[in-house]
Amino acid sequence: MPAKKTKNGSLTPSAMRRQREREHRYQTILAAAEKLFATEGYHKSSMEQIANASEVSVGAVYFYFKNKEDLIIQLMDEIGYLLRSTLGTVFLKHGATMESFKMAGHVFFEDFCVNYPEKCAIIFRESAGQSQLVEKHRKDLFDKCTGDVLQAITEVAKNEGYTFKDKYSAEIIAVSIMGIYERVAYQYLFWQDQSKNLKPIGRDAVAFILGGVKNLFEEAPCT
Amino acid sequence: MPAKKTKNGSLTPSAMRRQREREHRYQTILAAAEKLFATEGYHKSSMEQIANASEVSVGAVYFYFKNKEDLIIQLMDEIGYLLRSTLGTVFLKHGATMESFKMAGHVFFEDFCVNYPEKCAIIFRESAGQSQLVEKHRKDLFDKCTGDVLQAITEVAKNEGYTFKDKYSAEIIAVSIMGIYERVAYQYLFWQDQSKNLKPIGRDAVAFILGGVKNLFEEAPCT
Amino acid sequence: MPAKKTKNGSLTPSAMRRQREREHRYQTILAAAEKLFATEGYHKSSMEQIANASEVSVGAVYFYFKNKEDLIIQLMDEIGYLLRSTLGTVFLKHGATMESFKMAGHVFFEDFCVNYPEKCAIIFRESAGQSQLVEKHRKDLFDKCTGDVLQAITEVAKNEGYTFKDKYSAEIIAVSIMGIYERVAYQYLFWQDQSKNLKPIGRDAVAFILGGVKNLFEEAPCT
Amino acid sequence: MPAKKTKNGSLTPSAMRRQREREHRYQTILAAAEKLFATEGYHKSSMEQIANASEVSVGAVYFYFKNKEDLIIQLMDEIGYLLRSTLGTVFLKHGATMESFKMAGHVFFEDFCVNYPEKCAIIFRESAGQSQLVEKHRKDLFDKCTGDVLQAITEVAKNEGYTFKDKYSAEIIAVSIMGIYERVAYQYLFWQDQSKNLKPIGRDAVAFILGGVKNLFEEAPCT
DNA sequence: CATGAATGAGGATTCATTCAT
DNA sequence: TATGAATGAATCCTCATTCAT
Repeated sequence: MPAKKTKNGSLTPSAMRRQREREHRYQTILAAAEKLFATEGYHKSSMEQIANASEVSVGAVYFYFKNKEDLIIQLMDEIGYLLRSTLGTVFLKHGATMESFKMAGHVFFEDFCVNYPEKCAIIFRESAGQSQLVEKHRKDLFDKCTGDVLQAITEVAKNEGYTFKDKYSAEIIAVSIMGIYERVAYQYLFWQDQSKNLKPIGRDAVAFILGGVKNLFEEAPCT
Repeated sequence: MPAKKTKNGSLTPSAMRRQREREHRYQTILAAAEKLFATEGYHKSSMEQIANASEVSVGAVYFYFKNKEDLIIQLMDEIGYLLRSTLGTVFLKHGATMESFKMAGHVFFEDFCVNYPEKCAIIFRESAGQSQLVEKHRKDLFDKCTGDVLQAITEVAKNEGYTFKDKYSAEIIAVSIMGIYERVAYQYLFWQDQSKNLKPIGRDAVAFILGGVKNLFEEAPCT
Repeated sequence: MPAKKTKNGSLTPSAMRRQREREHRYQTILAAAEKLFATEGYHKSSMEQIANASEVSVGAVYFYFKNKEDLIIQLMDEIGYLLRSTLGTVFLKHGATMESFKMAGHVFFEDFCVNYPEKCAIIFRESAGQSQLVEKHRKDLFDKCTGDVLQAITEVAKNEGYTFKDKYSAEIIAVSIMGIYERVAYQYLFWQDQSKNLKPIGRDAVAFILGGVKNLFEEAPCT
Repeated sequence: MPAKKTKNGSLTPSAMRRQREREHRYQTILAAAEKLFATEGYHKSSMEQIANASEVSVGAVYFYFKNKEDLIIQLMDEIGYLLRSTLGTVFLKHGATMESFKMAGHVFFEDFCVNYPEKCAIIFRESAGQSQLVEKHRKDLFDKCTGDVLQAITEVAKNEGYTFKDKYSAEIIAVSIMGIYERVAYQYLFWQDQSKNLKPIGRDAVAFILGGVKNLFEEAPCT
């Protein structure tokens, strides 16, 4: 959809407005879908409900998104991006240190989970067990996050002079951390509502993680 | 279903055979459903497919199970039972020690995951994000497992003279362990097929767990 | 099913007992069906429910009745017979007089409706709009009742020296009376529960009927 | 369903056309359902048959009607409205007199029954003994008709200086008239096909009614 | 005769997707 | 671009009926 342009290549003012409106609608629909998927469930939410909730027609939803699957995929991609930026920022600020791992954990539990429980529901619950394509994007999301952690932990190890127990260790650390993030969020966000106590809970989870990490370094004192 | 009985109260031979056949059919259907759900996905598997795979009529499936939901719930309950027995046996043999935690991890990764990848798919993937009732049973399953770990770790702490960092610690340990189990299984069973390498992978995961656990004990040397 | 007989042609004692039991079961099932049809509705009542309510197996129901349709047909036939005997008895006692018409009305509203509301539900509600065969039996039932009334009114006319307005009159009287019976019962038995007040209600209905009848006699004083 | 409007608040021409088409489809489906229900029976008519008969898809039927039950309910409501207008018009023209009662009867038997035998089948046969909701609408329909008659007879009584035998009389008159209407229609429309002779039949039925009514007036000469 | 498990056709309903306007 | 009516395949579930034991 090439936007109309003026002779010198810049966009017409009205084209710009339309561009903006378009982007706005896209986000509105996505937000409505996120809320519905998280509260009602992916399968229980019909395209019509999503359209109604976004205050557009069913056709409009199909204009912006290829199909229902595309909706959840876009959602996952955006959430994945947000999650990675959020955590990445921590490392940008504090460098590749064990301290950053602590901070990242706190940010995840105390900020991300608390502010975006619905986004957590999408990536940890609603996107599971759907079509192959969705599962592929889910894998991508987790792989990227795992990759980030992997990269960070590798750097930390290098910086702080550690080596890993074996070739799997770094990856297992990354996967385990993701597992803890996921299940603690699931447990205390969806099953109990302990969003109030996520601070001490997160603190303990982080402590668990740090212990686990250290134990996979070669010279780890605990065995 | 009161089975016909002989005068002395025992079952008629023919009644016993029917009882057996009945149980057999029940299990056959359940097995077919497990396989289909795990490979095709819960929603993609129709009741007709399940009936065909079990070589019975649709009506027969409904004779043994209230509805499709009931099928996955029974499946979850049986799998939950199997998982808990499997892990429980370890503790029965080795007592409430840190060693048992190691063993349990190995049994889970090297035995349970390898022998029952489809059961893992049911509890970790297909049962997520379904109806409220299914979610309730899923919570029950995880709660029970978490409870088992919680009880074990509490005992270990008592036996070995540890105290926990704070009131959440023991529960966080349990939840984190479940998270690691789940995600490591998911990663290396469904996303990569590393069932061959589950031994070293499991070993590292267990090491991570042990480090995490120790770190939530009061006098933990790692902080 | 010819029952076993002794040499002299009479029934074996055990054959007699079985005969009795058979009849008893038949009636038990019929009674259960009547109750279920009347309270739950013909379509909502499954053969299994009927079997359970009669405390026999589904197969047994099919032994005594050809199919579900047969159940309601037998029911209608029995109810039809009971209704006609009940009303016929009145005419046997009091002869073919206008007085008998009064009495019959009172018996219908005050006795039949009150004692057998479920039988009324079968013939006036549940049997309507079913299969052609059921409808045929329904027509038979009403035709017979109408025929009884027709015969009675014809006799009354002869006895009391009346002639009818035209060739339809006698039949219209009969049909109208059935219509009043039916709708008054329906209204005050199923829609309101005025079984307590069926006496004054029936009295008025009977008065209406008497007025109607007289008005279709040639020399009727009212026009 | 808010239709698009022009600035001055009136409907866009194309919106009006769509509105018309919509209404047309609705009526087409309803008409097809009426015919099918009346000829094949409510239960024997599947939604697919109704869709085919209306030359729309199954989905379209569900777009216009909530479910099958809704179809018969809408039908009953429309028929009820038609019946009441038809009879009401008589009273508007001729006032609350006994003459109007005569006329109404003739209109019902000679016009309504003859022109709309299928509508009669719906309200007198197919709607009986269905779900509770349908029964509720059926009661409503009859209650309204009874109410109309009740109101009319009360006015007639007042106008012509009659009083009723007792407190039930007026209502019993109304109910009885409905009963006669119903059963005479049922008998001569569905069971015999005497639509040709409905004139003399109706005449006698009306005579019966008039006699009945008079007999429930206090000073009625017949007792 | 009685049982009750098994059958499977039948039917209501849903909903993602399309497309004429 | 936006609309929303229309499509129809897909699927769950029911239940009258049968029949081997």
